[in-house]
Amino acid sequence: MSQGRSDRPGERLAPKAVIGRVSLYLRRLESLQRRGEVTTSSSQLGLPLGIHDAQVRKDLAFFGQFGCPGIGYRIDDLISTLRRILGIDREWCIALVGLGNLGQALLKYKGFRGRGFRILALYDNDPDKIGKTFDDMVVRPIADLPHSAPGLEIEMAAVCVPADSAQEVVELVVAAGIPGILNFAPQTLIVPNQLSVVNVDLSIQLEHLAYQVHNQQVAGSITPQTAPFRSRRGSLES
Amino acid sequence: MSQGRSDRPGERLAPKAVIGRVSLYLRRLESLQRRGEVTTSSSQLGLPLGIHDAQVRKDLAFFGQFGCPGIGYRIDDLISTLRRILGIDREWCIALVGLGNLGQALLKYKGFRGRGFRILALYDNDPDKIGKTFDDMVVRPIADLPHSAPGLEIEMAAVCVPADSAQEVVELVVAAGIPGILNFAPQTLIVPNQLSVVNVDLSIQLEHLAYQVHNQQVAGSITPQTAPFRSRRGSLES
DNA sequence: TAGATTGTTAATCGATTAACAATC
DNA sequence: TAGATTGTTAATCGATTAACAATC
Repeated sequence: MSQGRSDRPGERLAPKAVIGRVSLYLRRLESLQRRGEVTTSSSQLGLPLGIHDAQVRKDLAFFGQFGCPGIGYRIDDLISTLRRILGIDREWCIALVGLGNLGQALLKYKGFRGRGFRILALYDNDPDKIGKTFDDMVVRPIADLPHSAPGLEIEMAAVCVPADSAQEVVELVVAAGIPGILNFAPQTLIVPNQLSVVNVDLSIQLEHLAYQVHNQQVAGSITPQTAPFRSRRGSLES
Repeated sequence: MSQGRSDRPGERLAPKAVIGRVSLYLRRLESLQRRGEVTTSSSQLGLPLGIHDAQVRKDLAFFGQFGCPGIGYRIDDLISTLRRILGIDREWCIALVGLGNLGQALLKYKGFRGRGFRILALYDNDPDKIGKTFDDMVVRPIADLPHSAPGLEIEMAAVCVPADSAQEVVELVVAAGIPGILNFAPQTLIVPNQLSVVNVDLSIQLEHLAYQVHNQQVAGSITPQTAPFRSRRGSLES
């Protein structure tokens, strides 16, 4: 199994929207696999996600041909192919920078580990936290990033510091040679182009929801038009 | 100041991408305001965000005319206009459903309150948590949502339960008459069309970052081509 | 006035959906 | 074979960028 840079060398990065959907396909495939299914089709894959079957095929076509006309897709094969495409067919070591409420929550959050993302180092600038142990890891000063991260083979930094120190953290992440940032700070980061950034901006998401509720319409969700909404009464009610 | 449903009655909802950028413009305007600026231009607004000036003007044009040719935009006026458009010119009451690690972190997170989002009720199904007090609020059973949420004028539910119970929570949120969900569960929700959903999916974001780093290219960030990257040494280093 | 900057139209670009021959 | 479903091309749709007359 190739561990090379890309599945299609020389070709350009897939659009953001395609990658987001590929993650959803993967999740759905895993759910079908748990149910014991062996093959699936583009419509079986997409419909419960609110995605047209043609869209599913187009998205997969970006990376190659994985299906069989008349049959569909072998679930096992497609799962391992998509994992390899996304780059999650291995472990990723993460440094957590900023141990405020959000940082501490991410540390406790179990969901990451199950998908191969492991937090291996902690950084903060609060003198009350430096040297203390969280989850069996000693908190280091943020300025120590360039010194300690390379030895731990850290490849991603989850930045959970306040907005006004986020840009300063970027400089240290760069100096540490870390190629990816998951930015939780509500701040647009300026980064050199060897660095990848994904922003997780809770305020923006909340404001988006406020806009939708304020204007009382649907967007970004599956509605009964696409997939029938059935009230399953009694399932949680006492 | 009108509190009506929409700024442009009868017209359709703005595209998701436009609303996301409007939130960014608002944040930038607030930063310019703190610096004491009085007016700004589409390029001053957009460039540090990596957004073309024409894009800024096009986005604003979706809602009306707010600028002055040759002059630009009055910062104070544009801030209050954008707040009204987004629907964040008032307080929003939120119910937090699910008090696991993520739920407890959101509860402690101070960032929301400053922007008018207040958590006013807590729900969980863990018998060890029901009846206990977090942050001066008593934890109620999730099935109690339809009974207690209406009296508290809850308009948003932040859903932080495990994926396999998320859909069940939706039914209770609907029964409670709550019009908006901020979904943190890694699960595509099926909702009736009077309900708005915004998904915050950390796994998908992490997988996206893995893909980018794995394929070592830039996307979704400002690079030195658009805005020069200057190393500001010494600012955090000891 | 000259320079700056808007709002808007037209041109470009990219993404989604429809359609269908090929194939199992 | 007949039915199902792919991969792909063409058609549609929407979003971004460029250009520029209008205006302060």
